[in-house]
Amino acid sequence: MSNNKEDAILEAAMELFARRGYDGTTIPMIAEKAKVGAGTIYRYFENKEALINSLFIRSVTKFLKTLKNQFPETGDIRAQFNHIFYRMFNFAQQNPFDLHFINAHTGGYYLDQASKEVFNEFFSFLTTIIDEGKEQGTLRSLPSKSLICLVYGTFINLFKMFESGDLEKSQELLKNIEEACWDAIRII
Amino acid sequence: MSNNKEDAILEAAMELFARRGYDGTTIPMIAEKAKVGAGTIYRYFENKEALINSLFIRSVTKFLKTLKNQFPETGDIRAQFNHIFYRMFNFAQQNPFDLHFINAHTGGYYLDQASKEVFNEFFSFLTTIIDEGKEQGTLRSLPSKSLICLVYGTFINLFKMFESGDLEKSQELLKNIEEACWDAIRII
Amino acid sequence: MSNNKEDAILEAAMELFARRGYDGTTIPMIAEKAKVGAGTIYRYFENKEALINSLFIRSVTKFLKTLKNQFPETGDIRAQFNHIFYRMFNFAQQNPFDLHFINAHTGGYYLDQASKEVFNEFFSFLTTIIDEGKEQGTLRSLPSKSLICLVYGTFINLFKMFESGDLEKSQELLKNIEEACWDAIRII
Amino acid sequence: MSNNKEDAILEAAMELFARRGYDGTTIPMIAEKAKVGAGTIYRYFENKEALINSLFIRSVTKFLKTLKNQFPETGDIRAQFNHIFYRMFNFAQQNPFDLHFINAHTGGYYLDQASKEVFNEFFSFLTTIIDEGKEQGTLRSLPSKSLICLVYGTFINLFKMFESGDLEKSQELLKNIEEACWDAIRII
DNA sequence: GATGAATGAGTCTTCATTCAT
DNA sequence: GATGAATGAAGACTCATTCAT
Repeated sequence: MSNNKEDAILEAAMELFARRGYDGTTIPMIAEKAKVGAGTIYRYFENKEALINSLFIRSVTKFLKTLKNQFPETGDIRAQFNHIFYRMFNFAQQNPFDLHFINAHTGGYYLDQASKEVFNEFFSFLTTIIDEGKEQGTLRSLPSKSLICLVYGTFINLFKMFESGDLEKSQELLKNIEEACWDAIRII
Repeated sequence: MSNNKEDAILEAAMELFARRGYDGTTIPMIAEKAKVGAGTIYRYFENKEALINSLFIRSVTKFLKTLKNQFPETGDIRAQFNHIFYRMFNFAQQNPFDLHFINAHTGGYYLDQASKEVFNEFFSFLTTIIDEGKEQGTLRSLPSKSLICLVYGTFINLFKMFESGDLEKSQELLKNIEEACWDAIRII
Repeated sequence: MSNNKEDAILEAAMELFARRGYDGTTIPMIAEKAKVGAGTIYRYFENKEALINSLFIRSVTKFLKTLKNQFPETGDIRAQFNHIFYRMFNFAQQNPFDLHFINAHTGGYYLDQASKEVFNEFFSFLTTIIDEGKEQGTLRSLPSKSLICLVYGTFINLFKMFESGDLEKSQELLKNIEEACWDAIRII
Repeated sequence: MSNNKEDAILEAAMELFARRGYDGTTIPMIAEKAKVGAGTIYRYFENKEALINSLFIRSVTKFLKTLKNQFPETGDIRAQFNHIFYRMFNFAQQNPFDLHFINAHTGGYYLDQASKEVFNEFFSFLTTIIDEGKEQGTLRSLPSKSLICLVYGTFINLFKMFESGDLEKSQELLKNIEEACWDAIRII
């Protein structure tokens, strides 16, 4: 179905961009890692910028899909928060490069409109949930974006620490952090 | 007094590195922004790497100094948290590039030992406070680093939103977020 | 067959290095003369130093090969000297840049171990012949290296004059110089 | 009498040019070695090229003066040759950098007309002596320049070997080489 | 006169991109 | 489609030269 070479390129590029950043990653590096000729990359992507944008959209989309999968539409905001929280960490665990990648490149000067829109879509999904929780009177009456920061900001920071080895991940810890985040956003 | 050209270089480099990253920022870019010949940069800094390390240390040191200034040594953890929280935002407001810069480059492969040590010093300062709060039985019994994430991660994310204009800063909002963060780390 | 671009680069570099020295020759100069992009040079040679070493080894090897070709192994030192002498001038005539090049760069700080070894090999060849001649009692009992100077030093100086046009080469002159050199090294 | 700074510059430049060549020697290098500001060099010499030409002329002139000093005008060509030969080696011994310098830069693309003329003057001095010797019937009837090569070429090559340590200088050796050179140019 | 800070042209080298095979 | 040789623009950095002090 999907193209072999293209996938090899995307996979190689993902890891390299995540690790070395946009300007620190060269086309020859990607070509070598993907075991393709440098010229081949240009068959699949117009240029380096198109490649990273393609990856960014792919990753954010995958992330969003993971969060949406089996999302409890019941209206129970506590259960929804729990779902989102664990899905985020599961995604991070199973797709460390994607998460790294999203995190490192969000806001990058090379991202095009499409990438920004996809990221906004991801953000909207979170906002919608939060908004509902506020209407229900469960969550604090603060701008939804600020409540997202309390969760997403914490998550990103925590993930970095897990990755760098500064902090050890455990089921117990996740459970406690989940509660702490919940306490940060709910009305106490 | 302080050197004119050197300051111009540092200021220009700070902004560019913050915005475009290490590899995305070129010496000619810095020179142009600083209104200085490209060669002049090398009179003040051995090379590009020395320049960014110099900036990193300067910024983290300034940040740490701000947090420590008038820090309430009373042992009242609630007051200490409050102090740190507002100092962080004041610093961010008054030195937006420094904060951006610290955040974007922490962990960068081009940072030398001295830079890493200064950052650790900054981190230790936070850890010490947290540790004390845990001993007092006020803060949750979680790894200090994870508690830092709850505050620092939130802060960074929030600051980004203020900067990008996605969220409007207000005294009221800060007060509420401060409480939310406090609820996230204290034992309820 | 042999590579077109690589040969063009080698040829251009040879002439420029011979004329302007290592530091006085720039990569763009070589590229322009070779009618090649500057970057192309780096496909064939790791860097400028590798390029000049490659040339040095090539030239010395070619020179040595010329001297050894049809060398009279008869033990007749007079014939051997005659052979060497004319071979040197023939080589110089047919490969003026190589000779210039060898002469200008022998002892250069940029020469690597391999280059030095090849030059020593060349020198050893001459020394061996001289040593034999001394054992036979034909040549003066002086250090072989000093006898080499009498011939090689003269040769280099003479060649320079031929090249600069200060002196006109003729078969008659060569014959006489050959005799003069022979008189300089043989026991009279 | 002569200027202090200027002398320091000349001395420093001499050694550096001799050792590292024209393009391998930088103005800052010279300034540092001479313990002067880089700008000061431009008070005494119009530019780098003027500096090396000034040095070249100085060295060749000194060399020529040494050869002419106490030159036996008797017409005894043997004595004259002996004089020249030993003066050359004495000069080399006492002014190793000058000799190195002359040798390394003769023919350099940066030499101006004046330098070339001074070198020619030096050469003419030798030619005149040789010419006389030929007229007397003592020296071989070969172009004077070729006879000079037999002596000067040998000398330069020998001096290089002495300097590099490949060959040990001794009074005995000099005496023998002098005779060998004489045998090379005289009619036997 | 002397200095050295400042400069920008020029160095080596890399790399995104093209294109003939 | 796939390749990788070729290119030249651009990057980090150096250095001859100038000029304000």
